[in-house]
Amino acid sequence: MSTPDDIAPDARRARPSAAAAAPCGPGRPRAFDEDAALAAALEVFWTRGFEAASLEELTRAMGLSRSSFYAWLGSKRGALVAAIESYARGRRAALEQILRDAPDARAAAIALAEALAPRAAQAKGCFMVNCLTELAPADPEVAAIGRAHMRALEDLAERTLAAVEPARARERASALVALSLGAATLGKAGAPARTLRAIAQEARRLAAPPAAADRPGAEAEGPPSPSSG
Amino acid sequence: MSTPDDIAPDARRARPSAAAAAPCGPGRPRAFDEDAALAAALEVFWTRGFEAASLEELTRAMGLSRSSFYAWLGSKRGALVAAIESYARGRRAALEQILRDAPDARAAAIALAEALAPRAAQAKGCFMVNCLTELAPADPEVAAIGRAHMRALEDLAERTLAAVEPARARERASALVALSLGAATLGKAGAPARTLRAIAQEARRLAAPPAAADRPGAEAEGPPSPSSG
DNA sequence: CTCATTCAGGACCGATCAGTCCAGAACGAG
DNA sequence: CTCGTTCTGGACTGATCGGTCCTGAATGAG
Repeated sequence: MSTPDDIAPDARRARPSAAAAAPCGPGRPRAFDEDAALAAALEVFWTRGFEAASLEELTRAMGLSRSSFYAWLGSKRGALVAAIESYARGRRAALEQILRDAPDARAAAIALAEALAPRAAQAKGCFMVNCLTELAPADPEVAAIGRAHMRALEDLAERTLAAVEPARARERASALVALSLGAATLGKAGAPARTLRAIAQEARRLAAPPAAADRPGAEAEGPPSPSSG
Repeated sequence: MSTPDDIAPDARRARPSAAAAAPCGPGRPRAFDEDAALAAALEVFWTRGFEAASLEELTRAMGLSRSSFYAWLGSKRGALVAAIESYARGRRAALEQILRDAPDARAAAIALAEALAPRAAQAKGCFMVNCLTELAPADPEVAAIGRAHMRALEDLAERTLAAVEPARARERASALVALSLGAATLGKAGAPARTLRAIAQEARRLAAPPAAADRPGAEAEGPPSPSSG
């Protein structure tokens, strides 16, 4: 929003995966699968980082020539933004699917915690974390996309967690997201499995606090303050 | 360890801050303050990242010529490693000081949580998170340093937390560290203050669980109108 | 058919980068 | 004093990078 027009050299088809991209009049049609190419770009950016990913690597992985690459995405950074958005969409869809599949609210909360916390602890880390760490301070648009994604995750988590235990649902949701981001960083550093397991356990506990018998006095009593709006 | 000799062209004074570095016989002595130069390098790496930090920037900030830089540190990567180690040392020393200054165990736990969680939420992020995200997958030595640092933090936190509430002390310590790393990433993305406050609150709760009498239920965190307070 | 579009592949450009090297000056130990 | 060391500053190298441009072939719409 703050810098709407300093880029976008060719905005006519800036939304690659919105539809099958049929602006077309005559002419040879697109010969490559845009979603697959984007997924390949995502993979390269994910494993190598933005700066370290060269055009050579990108175009080779995506299976298209430099010409097609620039005609489609405009710049390396344009490719990254498209990859980020594709990633964020897919990730949120997967989480929502997990929640839909859960038999009840408590199972949903636990499934969410398990989908967030340990999944991020792979060697590649969390793609969004990588992008934010590398680029957010210098690229407001990337920062804004990341912020919106995190916000959406928090909202999703808040709704899910509140259905089980309303107390401090927003705070617990924020903490759950932060926990998963931290686990991603630790996983990237090669932290021992024990640490990652411990984090996953606390995440589960945060998402669905054990019944009052197990945890005396934490949230069962006291004035029920529905402060969260 | 895996690549012991492909760098380190001049290992004689590879430990800059170990002592005042007096290997010397005759000759002109070091004219710059090594710790100050290292701190300047740290600042550059922190704000710009490793790849984006150029030799020009580094040597200018450190106040020494290219020749001195290479004679001292061997390479850009050598400077980063030295900066990381300096950072890790300083950070742990600061945390231990905070713990020493706390009047009792509970205050220590709370101080630890507050020193970890929100401190990391600056625009620069946490230096260790930045380094791990950018370099750990491709640089085993950096990954190892980061792993050792995280391990030390977890140990410190475990001891501190166990003194207040022994239950699941290790797990809570790991989660506290992960929470602070996640907060750093969120802070770098420009997450709203409310989110960061929520994370800090949950970190405090994790570090020193509210006693049933001490903290009845969900305590209201933020005053609704901060301007009046 | 023609025409508009996309394809591949590669040459090319200007910039930037880490790292090397040199020349000459400053400085302290012996 | 001399000698060994470190200092500055800049020139230089070899490579890589993102991005542009061109040629020539492929392909579908009208």
